[in-house]
Amino acid sequence: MGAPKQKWTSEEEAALKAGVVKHGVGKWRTILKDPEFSGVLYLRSNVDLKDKWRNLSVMANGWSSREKSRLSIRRVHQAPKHDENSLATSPPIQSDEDISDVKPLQVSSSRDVVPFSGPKRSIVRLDNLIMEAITTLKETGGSNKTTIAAFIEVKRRYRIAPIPAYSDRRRSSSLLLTDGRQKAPLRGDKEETNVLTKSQIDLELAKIRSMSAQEAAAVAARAVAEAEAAIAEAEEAAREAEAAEADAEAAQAFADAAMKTLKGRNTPKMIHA
DNA sequence: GTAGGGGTACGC
DNA sequence: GCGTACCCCTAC
Repeated sequence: MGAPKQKWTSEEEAALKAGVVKHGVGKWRTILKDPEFSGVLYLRSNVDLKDKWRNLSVMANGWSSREKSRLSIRRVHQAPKHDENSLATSPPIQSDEDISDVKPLQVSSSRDVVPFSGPKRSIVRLDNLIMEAITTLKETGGSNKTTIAAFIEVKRRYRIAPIPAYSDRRRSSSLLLTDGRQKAPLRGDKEETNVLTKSQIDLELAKIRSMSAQEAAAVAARAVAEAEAAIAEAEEAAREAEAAEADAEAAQAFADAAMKTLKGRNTPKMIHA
């Protein structure tokens, strides 16, 4: 074709996922109209967003190549990666497209990947939160796994910073430019990558209240996963544990608050431990 | 406006 | 040559 095949950058990818998380899948035009995402995705059209999301979803479900001609040839080919950046959270999810068994979710696997057994400090509590979040997901009819995976990935990229409607365009792009694995040195400058403040948590919770039950559950599951990952990072980086630990605690605080809000709102029927 | 299908260029 | 990623076209 005439177009030189403009490859999707990790920044655009993150913006897309963040947009889906924010507005929901299928609302490509809304995502494109968002002042924050439009700064990154201004080159893309709604069709591009849809197409890219399709590719991501296909890969997340385990189908590596397109089954255009294939009928029912199931292969256990694990989707490797797309471009330079490959998140460490390899999606082990290989179930169907919708809700059927939300057990092998990403949150449980991310902990397994960690070489260490994990700190015994708060894992137990987080595990409980995970179970509740998953249960809520199942009770509410389930949410798109791709959305949840995106949520986890987005939050890992954005670190702990929430996704409000920035008035300044591309403010968070500087954070995204770094590799997904190697995060920016968060010990030197705590001015940008600060931990969650009280107001920030409140802002996130306010958004959760406006969400539906399944969306809120996805948020909670994501928050738990992030808290778990952050704690694991804190354990891994011992010398820089101070900053990472603060990050972990902030994530944990958010996860806890999210679950509390979710439970306080409208819980259809959750098996409260 | 969105979803699905198809074609093609690129990388291995 | 195969698999993947991106773009274009068409139908709903």
